[in-house]
This record gives sequence, C-alpha cells and structure tokens, in this order.
Amino acid sequence: MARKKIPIKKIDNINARQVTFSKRRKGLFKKAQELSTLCDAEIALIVFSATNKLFEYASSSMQQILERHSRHSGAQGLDISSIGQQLGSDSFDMLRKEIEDKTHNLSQLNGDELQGLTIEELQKLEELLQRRWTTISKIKDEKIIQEINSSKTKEAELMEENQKLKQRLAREQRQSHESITCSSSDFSPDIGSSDTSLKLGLRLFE
Amino acid sequence: MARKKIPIKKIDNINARQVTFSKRRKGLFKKAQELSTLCDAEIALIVFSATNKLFEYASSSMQQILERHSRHSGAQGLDISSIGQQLGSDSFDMLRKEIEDKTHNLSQLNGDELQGLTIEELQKLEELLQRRWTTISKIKDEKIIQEINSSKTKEAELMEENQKLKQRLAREQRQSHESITCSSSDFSPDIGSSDTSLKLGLRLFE
DNA sequence: ATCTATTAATAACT
DNA sequence: TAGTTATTAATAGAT
Repeated sequence: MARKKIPIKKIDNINARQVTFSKRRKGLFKKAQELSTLCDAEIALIVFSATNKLFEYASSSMQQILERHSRHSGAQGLDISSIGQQLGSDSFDMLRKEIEDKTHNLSQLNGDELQGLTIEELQKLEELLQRRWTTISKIKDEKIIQEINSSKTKEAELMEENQKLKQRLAREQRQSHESITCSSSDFSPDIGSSDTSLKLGLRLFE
Repeated sequence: MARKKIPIKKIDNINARQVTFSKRRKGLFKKAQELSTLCDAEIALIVFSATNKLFEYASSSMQQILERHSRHSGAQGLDISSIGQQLGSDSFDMLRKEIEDKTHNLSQLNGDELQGLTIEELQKLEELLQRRWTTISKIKDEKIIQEINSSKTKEAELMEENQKLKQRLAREQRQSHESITCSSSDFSPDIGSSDTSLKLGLRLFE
C-alpha cells in the first residue's frame, strides 16, 4: 500500500526495517483501538521488537484481559475435574492417579525444561502441586497432633502408674512395719506396660 | 476507508457492528502477522468480541509471549526488595512493615475489589501472602514441636520419678523381707535405656 | 520527520 | 455469510 508493493517477508535492510516497524506498529495499534471502539471489543496487543523492546496496547486493562484470556484457554485445556465428573468417580480416581504420576515426573524437571509447557499446563501443574502440598501439610499436621495426643496419653498413663507406685510404696512402708512379704509379681507387669507404651511413641514419624 | 468515512465510535446497528467486527478483525490479524514477518517482531493479539468470543493471534506461541510480557512488566513493577536494598536495611524493614500492613488491609478485601489491581500488584501480593503464610506455618510448627518436646520431657521426668519409686519400692520390700534378695538392678537399666531413645525421637521435626 | 504515489482496507450495497 | 466497488486509510520510497 504504497509506492510499490513489498513482499511479506523479513525486510533485509535494517534501517528500512526499523522505519517500517515504527510505521506499521503505529498503524496496527490504531486499527486495534478502532476495532475496540467501533465494535465494543476487548483487545490486548503485545508487540516485542526485534530489539526486545515491548510495546503494548489494551482496550481496558491488560491484566483483566490476560486473566480473561487464561480463563478462556484454561477452560479448553486439561480440565481434569470436569472430565472426571463426566466419567464415573472410579475413572476419575484413575485419572487423578495418572496425573499425580505425571506431576511426580514433572516435579523432577528443572526450570528450563518447564519452559516448553504451555501456560495452561503450567497453571494446572501449579494448582496440582499446591493441592499436593496442602495435602502433605495437612497430613503432617495430623501426624503431629496424633503425636501430641499420644504423648499426652502416655503422660497420663505414667502419672497414673506413678500415682499407683506412690500408693503402693506408702502401703509397703506401712506394711514393712507390720512385716509383710514382698510379692514381686505385683509390680513386674507394671514395668512391662510402661515399656510397651514407651515404644509406641515413635511410629508417628516418617 | 470506504464508500463513506465513519466516525470512530461504537456502531449502533448491531448487524453492521457484527459485519464490521468480522472484517476489521480479519484485517487487524493480517496486519499483525505482516508486521511480525516484515520486522521480525513477536506479537500476541487477543480479541474478545462483544459476545464474549475469543479470537487470538500469536506470531510464535501465545504462552511464551505472555510469559515474556509478564517478565517485562513484572520487572518494572513494585520490586520491594530491590528498593529496600538500595536503602539501608532499616529502611527496608520499615518498608517491609508498611507493605505487610497494607497486605493486612488488602487481605480483608474480597475478590471483586481485588479486580482493580494490576497484575504486578496482584503478583507481589500473592508472593507476600505466600511468604507470610510460610512464616506462620513455620512458627506454628515450631510451637507444636516445642509442645511435643515439653511433653516428652515431662514424660521422661515422670518415668525417672517412676523408676525411682520402683527402686524405692523394691528396696522397701527388700528391707521388709531381710531374707529375700529382690534384684532391682536387673530391670532398672532397661527402663533407662528405652527412656533415652524416647528423648531422641523428636529431633526429626524441623 | 514529512510528503505523496500507490496499494490495501473497508463501508455500503448486493 | 460472501462478493463487489467506490472511497478512504495506510504506507513504501523519496525528500
């Protein structure tokens, strides 16, 4: 659209390319804003020059449009749960397991290797990892609480045993004055029981 | 650019608007792709029609361009830590505190009210909240571990007392029966050793 | 940058 | 929705 028709291929002359970039970029942005106004459309336009400079236009807020875009494309993407709900819950469980395995593999990739994934995949991955992390965190908390409870229980048992021992000791001392026989079978089981409860405490850690 | 010049304002006639949208959208996409090819630019174009339909063009991969875009705009945003490092660490602490207060206020906002924030602000906010959450989580864990340790300590004390009581009881019984040898030293060490292993178990939390 | 000959886009119509 | 055309808009190359 000018003195001469130019082929649509990379302009070799660097200067000419720069000039054309400026002119056409301006034209493109104008067209975008006109379309937005005329037709009530929401438009985001992002342009990186060959020299890594960023030019952007957004009819409203770039953030909102990009969010809207991820929502749209996210809906098309791997929406595991909606797929799962269409199948039986058993199928869904299998799917979930499969995804978890894949996530397991992915979690071993480094950042560079993750570059190849689409935004939707990364988002799903992020959500999945967050969910797994939350689950792990909850399980950890539960185990800790169990541990506390078990400690408290042991504590209570020990105190009870302690109490009994004190009572027996008191009785023993009373009886020793009246010269009464030592029955060793009375306290041996006690030792055994406290030993057993002792060993239970550590199962909770993994 | 046609039979008549039209003003750049929303087209009232719905049908005409639809037609214009289709035509101009096609033209815009063509222009975008031409600019990309001619000038070696990376371009993403997202268009939502008034009827919520999504049309998009990306010179390479939409994901990559959007990532590149967030990196670009993210770098410009409110980079608290770099600001803080330019000032003294005291100033940084004050800044941090201020940000935390603002975050506290923001955390009371609902989702709709958050819509007004830019992506950069939301991202910073997300990171900040995540950091706060991590901190809270760690503090919680530490407290829980303290409690467990204190429980274990109490437990150990109780067991020690318990053992002493048993020994005293045994001695008491020996004394009451001067002829019988009740060897308390046979089981006491056992209790002691298991007691030790008990105290070691908790180092595993961090 | 600015100009302008020329091409490209498109508004109205079919 | 798709094609035609009169007209406007964009722009390649020159200044």
